[in-house]
Amino acid sequence: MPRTRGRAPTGGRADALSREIIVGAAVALLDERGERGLTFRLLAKQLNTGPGALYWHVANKDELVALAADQVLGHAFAAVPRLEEGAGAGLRALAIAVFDALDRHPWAASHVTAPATLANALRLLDRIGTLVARTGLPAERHFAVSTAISYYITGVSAQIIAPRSALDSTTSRDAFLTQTAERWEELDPADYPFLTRTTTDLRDHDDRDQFTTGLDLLLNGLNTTADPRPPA
Amino acid sequence: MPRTRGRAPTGGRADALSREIIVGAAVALLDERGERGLTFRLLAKQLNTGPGALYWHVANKDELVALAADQVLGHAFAAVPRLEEGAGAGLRALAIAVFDALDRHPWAASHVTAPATLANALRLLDRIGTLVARTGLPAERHFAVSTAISYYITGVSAQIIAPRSALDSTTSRDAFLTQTAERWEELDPADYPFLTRTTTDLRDHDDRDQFTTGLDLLLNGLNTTADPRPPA
DNA sequence: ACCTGAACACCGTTCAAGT
DNA sequence: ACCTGAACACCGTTCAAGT
Repeated sequence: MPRTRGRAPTGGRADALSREIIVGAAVALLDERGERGLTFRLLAKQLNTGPGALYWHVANKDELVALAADQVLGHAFAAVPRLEEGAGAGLRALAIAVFDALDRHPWAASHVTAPATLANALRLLDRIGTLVARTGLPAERHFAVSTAISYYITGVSAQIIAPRSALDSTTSRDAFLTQTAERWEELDPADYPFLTRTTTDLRDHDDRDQFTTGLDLLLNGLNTTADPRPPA
Repeated sequence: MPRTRGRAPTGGRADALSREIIVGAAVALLDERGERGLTFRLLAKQLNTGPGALYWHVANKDELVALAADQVLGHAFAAVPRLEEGAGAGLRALAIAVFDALDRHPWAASHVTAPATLANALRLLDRIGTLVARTGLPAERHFAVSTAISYYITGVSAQIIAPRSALDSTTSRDAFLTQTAERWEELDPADYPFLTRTTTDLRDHDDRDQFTTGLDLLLNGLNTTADPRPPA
């Protein structure tokens, strides 16, 4: 784990290289040009160095992208209050903060993975676990439930957000949905009874609402399990 | 959409090329050598042709991998009975069948995406929607709930399964979990109160149980919403 | 300890030319 | 209509050599 040394000389890139600097530049490049736009050559050029230099700080491209995604995940914590009234409300706020963070960096969504090994993924799971522990759930279920929630947050966010990073400005989201809706309309209602009558919902749906719908279902199920007799 | 013509000459690859043949060979190659082992050159060689030939049948590598993943998704339908007693049981069986199908082809998990455009993804969502429609849920919620379930199935499966395709036989799952557990143990309990006391759960957990835990939470929440007064 | 940049061993994709 | 295979324009990664 190398660290930045100090001082800033003059011209070009000032500081010495560091893992943080590299990851930061990678995030910027990914934001600008998408996953395929990130290249060791291009990244090196932007940092005024050669591609080989980067390999002293990161093992390979997979690690670099994973670190970049973890940095994006970290944005979520800034948006969420430290302590929340109830466990349910806290989990909901945390989940939505993660979704919003990934939504602003679509390339990152498919690269946050579990089980947690990177810094912010660790923080996230611990936060979830701590909130779950405040529920009435028996202790032996804490791990399974916490990871289930964590999987939902990152997995469903990836499903919802990742497709957006595929259609790079050539097609808009609206155009894509309209086109998909048309394909659904052309299906045989005998084979696809549900899809053929659901095309307007497809066209009009909001991604964030989709995320919270499933989230609330999940948290709802949590309450039921925690307290067998729901109030009134 | 070209189709296979007929007859089989002698020697080498017998039949004419077709999209189905190419996708089938791609699945085999992905199963054998993982995502990075799939190459147009290698695939072409196995089919006794040149790389350029493949481009007459598929647009590019992204499409090929998406088609391969969709074929794997199709395996799930073979494992699931046509009609299930209740909607809840049907959804559960369907979800687990998808998980198991993806579990046998880990590379595929991260490539099944929504909203559905490919054949088996369409079938899956329609099946889910049809089952959801049998619930007591108001019709205007069918789309949101169905896609939420669909997102859960594919998204959480991907989270759970995809990491496995990263550690290619060099490290076993057990070794990886043990190593991760050790990292958790070294964390400061003041910063990570949950993780530091949950390492044995991490080591002992079963992936499939993890999937069903969240699934049951979700379906549980569904029942609560569908019928405000749960029986007894 | 950290950086350089040429070189290696590949890729996906295109396209003129064939049948 | 479908296939061939050489060629183009890249990649990630390594590594001897520098400071």
